[in-house]
Amino acid sequence: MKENTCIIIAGPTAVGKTSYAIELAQKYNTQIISADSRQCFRELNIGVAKPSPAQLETIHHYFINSHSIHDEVNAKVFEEYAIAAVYKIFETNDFAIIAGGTGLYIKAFCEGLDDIPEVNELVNHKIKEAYKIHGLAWLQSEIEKHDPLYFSSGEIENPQRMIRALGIKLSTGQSILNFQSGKKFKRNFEIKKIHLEIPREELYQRINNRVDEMMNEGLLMEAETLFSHKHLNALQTVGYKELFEYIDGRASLPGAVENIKKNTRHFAKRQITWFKKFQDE
RNA sequence: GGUGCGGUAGCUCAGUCGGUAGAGCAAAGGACUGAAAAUCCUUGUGUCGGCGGUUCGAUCCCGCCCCACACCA
Repeated sequence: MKENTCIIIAGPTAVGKTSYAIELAQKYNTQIISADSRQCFRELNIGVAKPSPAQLETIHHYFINSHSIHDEVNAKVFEEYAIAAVYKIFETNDFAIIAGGTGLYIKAFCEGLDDIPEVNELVNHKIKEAYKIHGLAWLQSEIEKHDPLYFSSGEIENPQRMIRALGIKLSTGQSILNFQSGKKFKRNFEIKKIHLEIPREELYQRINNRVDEMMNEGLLMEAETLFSHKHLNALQTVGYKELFEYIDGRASLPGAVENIKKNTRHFAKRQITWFKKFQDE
Protein backbone atom coordinates (compact mmCIF):
# COMPACT_ATOMS: atom_id res chain seq x y z
CA MET A 1 0.00 0.00 0.00
CA LYS A 2 1.11 3.51 -0.78
CA GLU A 3 1.26 6.31 1.71
CA ASN A 4 -1.89 8.16 2.70
CA THR A 5 -4.43 5.45 2.32
CA CYS A 6 -7.96 5.47 3.60
CA ILE A 7 -9.29 2.02 4.40
CA ILE A 8 -13.06 1.84 4.25
CA ILE A 9 -14.86 -0.89 6.14
CA ALA A 10 -18.46 -1.24 5.01
CA GLY A 11 -21.17 -3.79 5.59
CA PRO A 12 -24.67 -4.23 6.93
CA THR A 13 -25.68 -3.46 10.47
CA ALA A 14 -24.63 -6.06 13.07
CA VAL A 15 -22.03 -7.64 10.81
CA GLY A 16 -19.18 -6.64 13.12
CA LYS A 17 -17.74 -3.48 11.57
CA THR A 18 -17.03 -1.75 14.87
CA SER A 19 -14.73 -4.34 16.39
CA TYR A 20 -13.04 -5.08 13.06
CA ALA A 21 -12.30 -1.38 12.56
CA ILE A 22 -10.91 -1.00 16.06
CA GLU A 23 -8.63 -3.99 15.58
CA LEU A 24 -7.35 -2.49 12.36
CA ALA A 25 -6.91 0.95 13.92
CA GLN A 26 -4.83 -0.54 16.69
CA LYS A 27 -2.70 -2.39 14.18
CA TYR A 28 -2.01 0.81 12.22
CA ASN A 29 -2.02 2.97 15.34
CA THR A 30 -4.53 5.32 13.74
CA GLN A 31 -8.04 6.70 14.17
CA ILE A 32 -11.50 5.93 12.83
CA ILE A 33 -14.08 8.05 11.03
CA SER A 34 -17.56 6.65 11.43
CA ALA A 35 -19.72 6.69 8.30
CA ASP A 36 -23.02 6.22 10.04
CA SER A 37 -25.89 8.65 9.67
CA ARG A 38 -27.21 8.02 13.19
CA GLN A 39 -24.25 7.36 15.47
CA CYS A 40 -23.15 10.96 15.05
CA PHE A 41 -25.99 12.10 17.31
CA ARG A 42 -24.99 12.35 20.95
CA GLU A 43 -28.59 12.02 22.12
CA LEU A 44 -28.94 8.58 20.48
CA ASN A 45 -27.16 5.73 22.23
CA ILE A 46 -28.54 2.25 22.83
CA GLY A 47 -30.59 2.03 19.64
CA VAL A 48 -27.81 2.96 17.22
CA ALA A 49 -25.21 0.46 18.46
CA LYS A 50 -22.35 2.89 18.96
CA PRO A 51 -18.92 1.69 19.99
CA SER A 52 -18.80 1.40 23.78
CA PRO A 53 -17.33 4.23 25.89
CA ALA A 54 -14.33 1.97 26.53
CA GLN A 55 -13.84 1.47 22.80
CA LEU A 56 -14.16 5.18 22.18
CA GLU A 57 -11.57 5.72 24.88
CA THR A 58 -9.14 3.33 23.18
CA ILE A 59 -9.46 4.64 19.63
CA HIS A 60 -10.56 8.13 18.71
CA HIS A 61 -13.66 8.09 16.51
CA TYR A 62 -14.72 11.00 14.35
CA PHE A 63 -18.42 11.53 13.61
CA ILE A 64 -19.60 9.81 16.75
CA ASN A 65 -21.35 12.04 19.29
CA SER A 66 -20.22 14.90 17.10
CA HIS A 67 -23.67 16.34 16.41
CA SER A 68 -27.00 17.02 18.04
CA ILE A 69 -30.32 15.69 16.81
CA HIS A 70 -31.25 19.35 16.30
CA ASP A 71 -28.41 19.87 13.81
CA GLU A 72 -28.86 19.45 10.08
CA VAL A 73 -26.82 16.42 9.10
CA ASN A 74 -26.83 15.09 5.55
CA ALA A 75 -24.54 13.58 2.94
CA LYS A 76 -22.88 16.91 2.12
CA VAL A 77 -22.28 17.69 5.79
CA PHE A 78 -20.72 14.26 6.16
CA GLU A 79 -18.55 14.63 3.09
CA GLU A 80 -17.06 17.89 4.31
CA TYR A 81 -16.65 16.65 7.85
CA ALA A 82 -15.04 13.38 6.81
CA ILE A 83 -12.65 14.96 4.31
CA ALA A 84 -11.49 17.41 6.96
CA ALA A 85 -11.10 14.56 9.43
CA VAL A 86 -9.15 12.34 7.06
CA TYR A 87 -6.63 15.12 6.36
CA LYS A 88 -6.26 15.67 10.07
CA ILE A 89 -5.46 12.00 10.54
CA PHE A 90 -3.00 12.07 7.63
CA GLU A 91 -1.05 14.77 9.46
CA THR A 92 0.22 12.09 11.81
CA ASN A 93 -0.64 8.78 10.12
CA ASP A 94 -0.27 7.17 6.72
CA PHE A 95 -3.52 5.30 7.17
CA ALA A 96 -6.99 6.39 8.11
CA ILE A 97 -9.97 4.13 8.65
CA ILE A 98 -13.59 4.75 7.79
CA ALA A 99 -16.16 2.36 9.14
CA GLY A 100 -19.87 2.52 8.65
CA GLY A 101 -23.02 1.36 6.98
CA THR A 102 -24.41 4.45 5.28
CA GLY A 103 -23.84 3.78 1.61
CA LEU A 104 -24.56 7.26 0.37
CA TYR A 105 -22.16 8.81 2.89
CA ILE A 106 -19.39 6.47 1.84
CA LYS A 107 -20.07 7.23 -1.80
CA ALA A 108 -20.01 10.96 -1.06
CA PHE A 109 -16.67 10.53 0.68
CA CYS A 110 -15.11 8.51 -2.14
CA GLU A 111 -16.49 10.34 -5.15
CA GLY A 112 -17.69 13.69 -3.87
CA LEU A 113 -21.03 15.39 -4.34
CA ASP A 114 -21.61 18.07 -6.94
CA ASP A 115 -22.00 21.62 -5.75
CA ILE A 116 -25.70 22.27 -5.70
CA PRO A 117 -27.09 25.55 -4.35
CA GLU A 118 -29.10 25.57 -1.15
CA VAL A 119 -32.84 25.27 -1.45
CA ASN A 120 -34.69 28.34 -0.26
CA GLU A 121 -36.04 27.41 3.18
CA LEU A 122 -39.42 29.05 2.66
CA VAL A 123 -39.89 27.42 -0.73
CA ASN A 124 -38.99 24.05 0.72
CA HIS A 125 -41.44 24.46 3.57
CA LYS A 126 -44.25 25.40 1.21
CA ILE A 127 -43.63 22.39 -1.01
CA LYS A 128 -43.68 20.03 1.94
CA GLU A 129 -46.88 21.51 3.33
CA ALA A 130 -48.61 21.38 -0.04
CA TYR A 131 -47.49 17.78 -0.53
CA LYS A 132 -48.99 16.83 2.84
CA ILE A 133 -52.32 18.24 1.74
CA HIS A 134 -52.43 17.35 -1.95
CA GLY A 135 -50.33 14.21 -2.15
CA LEU A 136 -48.22 12.55 -4.79
CA ALA A 137 -50.33 13.50 -7.82
CA TRP A 138 -49.90 17.16 -6.99
CA LEU A 139 -46.12 16.78 -6.73
CA GLN A 140 -46.02 15.02 -10.05
CA SER A 141 -48.04 17.70 -11.79
CA GLU A 142 -45.83 20.44 -10.26
CA ILE A 143 -42.74 18.62 -11.47
CA GLU A 144 -44.27 18.17 -14.90
CA LYS A 145 -45.07 21.87 -15.06
CA HIS A 146 -41.83 23.32 -13.64
CA ASP A 147 -39.18 20.71 -14.41
CA PRO A 148 -40.09 18.66 -17.49
CA LEU A 149 -36.55 17.34 -17.66
CA TYR A 150 -36.91 15.73 -14.25
CA PHE A 151 -40.43 14.63 -15.08
CA SER A 152 -39.19 12.70 -18.08
CA SER A 153 -36.09 11.11 -16.57
CA GLY A 154 -36.28 11.42 -12.78
CA GLU A 155 -37.99 9.30 -10.16
CA ILE A 156 -41.56 10.47 -10.34
CA GLU A 157 -42.92 7.93 -7.85
CA ASN A 158 -40.56 9.04 -5.13
CA PRO A 159 -41.93 11.99 -3.12
CA GLN A 160 -38.67 12.76 -1.30
CA ARG A 161 -36.69 13.09 -4.49
CA MET A 162 -39.41 15.11 -6.16
CA ILE A 163 -39.62 17.50 -3.22
CA ARG A 164 -35.90 18.04 -3.51
CA ALA A 165 -36.01 18.42 -7.29
CA LEU A 166 -38.87 20.88 -7.12
CA GLY A 167 -37.13 22.84 -4.36
CA ILE A 168 -33.99 23.18 -6.46
CA LYS A 169 -35.91 24.17 -9.56
CA LEU A 170 -37.96 26.83 -7.77
CA SER A 171 -34.94 28.15 -5.87
CA THR A 172 -32.46 28.29 -8.74
CA GLY A 173 -34.51 28.19 -11.91
CA GLN A 174 -32.58 25.13 -13.01
CA SER A 175 -33.31 21.43 -12.94
CA ILE A 176 -31.45 19.48 -10.30
CA LEU A 177 -30.34 17.17 -13.10
CA ASN A 178 -28.28 20.02 -14.55
CA PHE A 179 -26.29 20.23 -11.33
CA GLN A 180 -25.65 16.50 -11.15
CA SER A 181 -22.61 15.94 -13.33
CA GLY A 182 -22.13 12.28 -12.53
CA LYS A 183 -18.40 12.94 -12.38
CA LYS A 184 -16.37 11.24 -9.70
CA PHE A 185 -14.19 13.63 -7.78
CA LYS A 186 -10.64 12.31 -7.59
CA ARG A 187 -9.25 12.28 -4.05
CA ASN A 188 -5.55 12.79 -3.58
CA PHE A 189 -5.16 9.73 -1.38
CA GLU A 190 -5.64 6.03 -1.93
CA ILE A 191 -8.93 4.41 -1.03
CA LYS A 192 -9.19 0.74 -0.20
CA LYS A 193 -12.63 -0.74 0.37
CA ILE A 194 -13.34 -3.74 2.54
CA HIS A 195 -16.82 -5.24 2.44
CA LEU A 196 -17.73 -7.38 5.46
CA GLU A 197 -20.21 -10.16 4.81
CA ILE A 198 -21.71 -13.08 6.70
CA PRO A 199 -24.46 -15.49 5.63
CA ARG A 200 -27.90 -13.89 5.61
CA GLU A 201 -29.34 -16.31 8.14
CA GLU A 202 -26.54 -15.61 10.60
CA LEU A 203 -26.88 -11.87 10.11
CA TYR A 204 -30.60 -12.01 10.87
CA GLN A 205 -29.91 -14.05 13.99
CA ARG A 206 -27.39 -11.46 15.16
CA ILE A 207 -29.87 -8.68 14.48
CA ASN A 208 -32.57 -10.40 16.53
CA ASN A 209 -30.20 -11.00 19.41
CA ARG A 210 -28.94 -7.46 19.34
CA VAL A 211 -32.43 -5.99 19.44
CA ASP A 212 -33.22 -8.11 22.50
CA GLU A 213 -30.02 -6.89 24.12
CA MET A 214 -30.90 -3.28 23.36
CA MET A 215 -34.26 -3.73 25.05
CA ASN A 216 -32.53 -5.23 28.10
CA GLU A 217 -30.17 -2.29 28.21
CA GLY A 218 -33.08 0.15 28.42
CA LEU A 219 -33.88 1.19 24.87
CA LEU A 220 -37.51 1.83 25.84
CA MET A 221 -36.46 4.31 28.50
CA GLU A 222 -34.18 6.07 26.04
CA ALA A 223 -37.03 6.28 23.52
CA GLU A 224 -39.28 7.76 26.19
CA THR A 225 -36.83 10.58 26.86
CA LEU A 226 -36.66 11.32 23.12
CA PHE A 227 -40.39 11.02 22.47
CA SER A 228 -40.95 14.77 22.31
CA HIS A 229 -38.42 14.99 19.45
CA LYS A 230 -39.96 12.21 17.38
CA HIS A 231 -40.70 14.56 14.47
CA LEU A 232 -36.98 15.29 13.91
CA ASN A 233 -35.22 13.65 11.01
CA ALA A 234 -32.69 12.16 13.39
CA LEU A 235 -35.49 10.23 15.06
CA GLN A 236 -36.72 8.63 11.87
CA THR A 237 -34.58 5.77 13.05
CA VAL A 238 -35.15 2.06 13.42
CA GLY A 239 -35.37 1.17 17.08
CA TYR A 240 -36.92 4.48 18.06
CA LYS A 241 -39.79 5.04 15.65
CA GLU A 242 -41.29 1.64 16.49
CA LEU A 243 -41.13 2.33 20.23
CA PHE A 244 -42.73 5.73 19.68
CA GLU A 245 -45.70 3.83 18.26
CA TYR A 246 -45.88 1.80 21.44
CA ILE A 247 -45.62 4.91 23.62
CA ASP A 248 -48.34 6.46 21.49
CA GLY A 249 -50.58 3.46 22.13
CA ARG A 250 -50.58 2.41 18.48
CA ALA A 251 -48.68 -0.85 19.03
CA SER A 252 -48.10 -3.43 21.74
CA LEU A 253 -44.62 -3.69 23.18
CA PRO A 254 -43.92 -7.16 21.76
CA GLY A 255 -45.30 -5.93 18.42
CA ALA A 256 -42.99 -2.93 18.50
CA VAL A 257 -39.98 -5.12 19.25
CA GLU A 258 -40.90 -7.43 16.36
CA ASN A 259 -41.15 -4.38 14.10
CA ILE A 260 -37.69 -3.24 15.16
CA LYS A 261 -36.28 -6.62 14.18
CA LYS A 262 -38.16 -6.65 10.88
CA ASN A 263 -37.20 -3.09 9.97
CA THR A 264 -33.60 -3.76 10.88
CA ARG A 265 -33.63 -6.71 8.48
CA HIS A 266 -35.03 -4.47 5.74
CA PHE A 267 -32.37 -1.90 6.52
CA ALA A 268 -29.61 -4.51 6.38
CA LYS A 269 -30.95 -5.71 3.04
CA ARG A 270 -30.71 -2.20 1.57
CA GLN A 271 -27.18 -1.86 2.91
CA ILE A 272 -26.18 -5.15 1.30
CA THR A 273 -27.50 -3.83 -2.02
CA TRP A 274 -25.30 -0.73 -1.68
CA PHE A 275 -22.17 -2.63 -0.84
CA LYS A 276 -22.55 -5.33 -3.47
CA LYS A 277 -22.08 -2.55 -5.95
CA PHE A 278 -18.91 -1.01 -4.66
CA GLN A 279 -17.38 -4.33 -3.85
CA ASP A 280 -16.34 -4.70 -7.48
CA GLU A 281 -14.87 -1.23 -7.71
C1' G B 1 -74.70 -33.15 21.69
C1' G B 2 -77.42 -28.80 19.02
C1' U B 3 -77.17 -24.14 16.38
C1' G B 4 -74.37 -20.37 14.01
C1' C B 5 -69.90 -18.66 11.54
C1' G B 6 -65.53 -19.86 9.30
C1' G B 7 -61.44 -23.21 6.88
C1' U B 8 -58.41 -19.58 -0.09
C1' A B 9 -50.44 -17.57 -1.01
C1' G B 10 -45.69 -17.97 4.94
C1' C B 11 -49.65 -14.44 7.80
C1' U B 12 -54.44 -11.40 7.72
C1' C B 13 -58.24 -11.62 4.47
C1' A B 14 -61.06 -10.43 -0.42
C1' G B 15 -63.36 -12.90 -4.51
C1' U B 16 -65.48 -16.12 -8.19
C1' C B 17 -74.31 -14.76 -9.84
C1' G B 18 -70.21 -22.36 -11.66
C1' G B 19 -65.33 -21.43 -16.75
C1' U B 20 -59.02 -23.56 -11.69
C1' A B 21 -58.23 -16.76 -8.08
C1' G B 22 -56.10 -11.42 -5.87
C1' A B 23 -54.89 -7.39 -2.17
C1' G B 24 -52.05 -5.88 2.13
C1' C B 25 -48.11 -7.65 5.09
C1' A B 26 -43.96 -11.07 5.08
C1' A B 27 -40.01 -12.94 1.74
C1' A B 28 -36.61 -12.15 -2.44
C1' G B 29 -34.25 -8.78 -5.98
C1' G B 30 -33.14 -3.68 -7.31
C1' A B 31 -32.51 1.89 -7.45
C1' C B 32 -30.66 5.85 -4.80
C1' U B 33 -25.93 13.31 -5.45
C1' G B 34 -28.04 17.60 0.77
C1' A B 35 -34.24 13.23 4.88
C1' A B 36 -30.33 7.84 3.27
C1' A B 37 -31.59 3.63 9.82
C1' A B 38 -34.94 7.93 4.76
C1' U B 39 -37.59 7.29 0.15
C1' C B 40 -38.94 4.53 -4.05
C1' C B 41 -39.33 0.36 -7.91
C1' U B 42 -39.92 -5.00 -9.45
C1' U B 43 -41.52 -10.15 -8.33
C1' G B 44 -47.93 -13.64 -6.52
C1' U B 45 -49.64 -21.59 -8.94
C1' G B 46 -51.78 -21.62 -4.24
C1' U B 47 -54.10 -30.09 -3.66
C1' C B 48 -59.24 -22.34 -2.79
C1' G B 49 -59.87 -28.26 4.57
C1' G B 50 -60.99 -33.87 2.94
C1' C B 51 -64.13 -37.42 0.30
C1' G B 52 -68.23 -38.04 -2.69
C1' G B 53 -72.59 -36.02 -5.74
C1' U B 54 -74.90 -32.71 -9.53
C1' U B 55 -72.69 -30.53 -14.09
C1' C B 56 -69.58 -30.34 -20.45
C1' G B 57 -66.95 -28.02 -16.31
C1' A B 58 -66.94 -27.16 -8.97
C1' U B 59 -62.77 -23.41 -5.05
C1' C B 60 -68.03 -21.62 -5.76
C1' C B 61 -74.19 -25.55 -5.59
C1' C B 62 -75.63 -30.32 -2.60
C1' G B 63 -74.31 -34.40 1.08
C1' C B 64 -71.10 -36.49 4.60
C1' C B 65 -66.61 -35.98 7.37
C1' C B 66 -62.45 -33.32 9.77
C1' C B 67 -60.62 -28.75 12.13
C1' A B 68 -61.26 -23.72 14.54
C1' C B 69 -64.23 -20.09 16.96
C1' A B 70 -68.90 -18.37 19.26
C1' C B 71 -73.42 -19.28 21.58
C1' C B 72 -77.07 -22.82 23.56
C1' A B 73 -77.56 -27.37 26.28
